[in-house]
Amino acid sequence: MSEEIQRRNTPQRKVILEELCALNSHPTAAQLYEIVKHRFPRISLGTVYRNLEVLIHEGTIQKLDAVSGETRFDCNPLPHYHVRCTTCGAVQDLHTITPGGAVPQPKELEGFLISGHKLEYSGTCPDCQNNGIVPGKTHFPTN
Amino acid sequence: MSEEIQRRNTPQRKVILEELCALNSHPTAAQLYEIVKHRFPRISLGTVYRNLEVLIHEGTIQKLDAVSGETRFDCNPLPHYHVRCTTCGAVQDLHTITPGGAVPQPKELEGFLISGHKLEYSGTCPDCQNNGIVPGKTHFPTN
DNA sequence: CTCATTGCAAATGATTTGCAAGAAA
DNA sequence: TTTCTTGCAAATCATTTGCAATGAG
Repeated sequence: MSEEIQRRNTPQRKVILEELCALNSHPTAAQLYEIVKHRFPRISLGTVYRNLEVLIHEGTIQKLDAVSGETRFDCNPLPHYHVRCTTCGAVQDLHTITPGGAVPQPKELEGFLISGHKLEYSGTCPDCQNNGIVPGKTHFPTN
Repeated sequence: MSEEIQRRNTPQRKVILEELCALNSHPTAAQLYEIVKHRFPRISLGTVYRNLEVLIHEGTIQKLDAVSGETRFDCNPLPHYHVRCTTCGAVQDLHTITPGGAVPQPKELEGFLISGHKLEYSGTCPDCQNNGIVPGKTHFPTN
């Protein structure tokens, strides 16, 4: 059905991943771009977006849902949870709450004053299951 | 500090809320706009966006995080969880999993074939707590 | 050589905003 | 009246894309 594209190991891609992993702040593409520019002055924002997409596709990193228009990227592709500041937008990994446990509703978590939480499952809906679409198989541009 | 604006009860606002609540599909602003247009042919997309913002601000509805660029709106402002289809993007309320319980990792939920889940807490980060900002108090344009 | 990838600029698409006219209270 | 709201159009902002040039394998 779909041929896997032959990926090349470009210095841009390497640096983007390195800088993302050096951070624990789950930056936006634009923030990461500013940082990568220090090492790669001529790199473009488009290249950053394209490489983040490639890294997501190969399962190296993950993308967090956009709150107030900004998508954030996480260099850890494994399932884990987050806290987000409703004031400044900062996003941080949670170490005390991990998949498999209960959902506590604490007043405080890793220094954050907690006001709420969101839990969202993802999967394939009944309609899409009946359309012969491979579950979990999402489209990815081959070019 | 901030005066609450005096809100008016416009027919547009009423219809937008009515149609949102008549749906259980958590529509995007554009989808809701198409529906509301049947009753209000001259309404504009901007009016839909502005009213959704007002309704969120007064706590009548809530906004879901944007996945693939589309923010969705939920006429139920109370905490509850969702399932999202990774294929068609449909979002549905979860009735079987509710706040306070454990986080199960089932293969199937309300007909959806489950592949993953996301849990995200929100609150005020340590830095913002030290800036004298009222927790949970977010900016809202007064006009 | 090949063709994936880049930089650049233009194009999209969602959401926001300025403004003058309209309408709740 | 007062001033919140609307419709419309233009503006913004994040993200994507077309394309010719570049460079990894």
